Amino acid sequence: MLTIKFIRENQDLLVERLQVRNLKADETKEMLTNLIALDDERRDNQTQNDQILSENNKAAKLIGQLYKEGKRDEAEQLKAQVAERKEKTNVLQERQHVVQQEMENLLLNLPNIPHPSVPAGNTDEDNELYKPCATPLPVLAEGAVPHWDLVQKYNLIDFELGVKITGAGFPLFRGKGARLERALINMFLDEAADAGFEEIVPPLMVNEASARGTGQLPDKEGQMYYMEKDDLYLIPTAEVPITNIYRDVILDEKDFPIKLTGYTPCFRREAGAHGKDVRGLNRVHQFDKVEIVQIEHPDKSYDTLMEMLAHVEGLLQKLELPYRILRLCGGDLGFTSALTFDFEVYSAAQKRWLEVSSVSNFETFQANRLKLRFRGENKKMQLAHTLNGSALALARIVAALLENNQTEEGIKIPEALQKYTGFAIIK
RNA sequence: GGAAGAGUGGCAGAGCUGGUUUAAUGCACCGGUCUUGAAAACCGACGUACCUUAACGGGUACCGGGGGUUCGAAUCCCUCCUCUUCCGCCA
Repeated sequence: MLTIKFIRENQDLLVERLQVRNLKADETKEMLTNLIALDDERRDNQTQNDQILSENNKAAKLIGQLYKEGKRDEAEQLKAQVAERKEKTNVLQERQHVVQQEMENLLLNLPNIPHPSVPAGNTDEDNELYKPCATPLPVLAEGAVPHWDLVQKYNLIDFELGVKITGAGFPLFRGKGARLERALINMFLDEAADAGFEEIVPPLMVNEASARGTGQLPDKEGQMYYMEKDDLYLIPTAEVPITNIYRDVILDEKDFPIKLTGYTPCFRREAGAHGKDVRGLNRVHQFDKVEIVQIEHPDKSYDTLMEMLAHVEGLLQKLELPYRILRLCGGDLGFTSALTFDFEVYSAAQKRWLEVSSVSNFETFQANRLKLRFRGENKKMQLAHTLNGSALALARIVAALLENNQTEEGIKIPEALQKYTGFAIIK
């Protein structure tokens, strides 16, 4: 959420930059005009209301004094005046609630400003190829098959059992498949720890305030599993509980950078389409992910974003997977993000790129909702910047590993992963 | 799930028979005096948000959240949340 102060001071910039997200200039302008008119009214209401309250506060004290002095009549007179003014404040306050609610609704519908480097565009096809794949794309031998066949052949994942136990999109890992999953989690966590991230095991359910803090509510409500009886949401990513550690927190400048990591299962309702794009592990309701989160000083957040990019890149290199990096265009950029890089690995058997990581800088957008601030130089309160990235999302990594490394003898495990799996090949 | 008690500023802790409390006091933090330096001592400043002002400053709200009673609420009432202790259930 952008602050009203920022919006007031940067109207032209907003109108211009939001066009990158395909928002029409005149519509944005109209919305901002409405918003500012509401804010004007809010200020006016506040000024009037405060003044009346001030008068009443003074009167209340005086009444107390008059009673002590036995001047009942004077006191009664004052009381009548107070009652009259109180009606006025009641009206003002009621109106103020309405105004603030309307402002809130408008503000919640205003997405983050894209970073200047974000290209215009509508869909994922307009994303900029930031870093092409450095290695030639693997070509598999005749008879190579997609991972949904491989997991059956080697008894690694049982999708049918998942359906039996829960429903579609809840894969059941077993044997070496389960071991591979756990190996990847351990490797990613160790790598994050080596890079200075503190490991967190967070709750997997969050309350409404947390879901709101990172921006899942209200815009992505339908994506989350919700437990009505307890008013809790299953996390769609570790970003939510981990970033919310710092909700309503005032940091000191020297606390930066805050680097956190955590492995959690992620739950997504994904009301999306069905078909071959979503077969197997390509899109599931529950998957494992190691997330990295950073909270940074605004001056340093883009350097930090690049560091995070390098960290994810290192993981993919260790796994010897062919990858490329995309800079998301305005149309594909998440509502809360200022700049996002997606990592995709090439699935040789499916002959397509699979998204395995998304690394974003939210600047102050989340921090404003979270009330995550710090005292900078001259002791002034400022909003911090928040960033996060997947490092990495497991399901699709497993899919690519299985497909790309299939040979006649079996599936070869990349060397860096072997100390975690305890085996070098799946036969 | 049941019963009892409690939630006050960074921490500790008073106020809780409603009105000099504009929340005492101590500690911590910050600035200063003293000192070669430090400690001690002393002095001062010490929350967040919003409104207002060119600025100095002034005002309003906030004592777990929300609502109510009253001229006036940290203090009384209702409700929700959290914590502690005891009981029940349980990996």
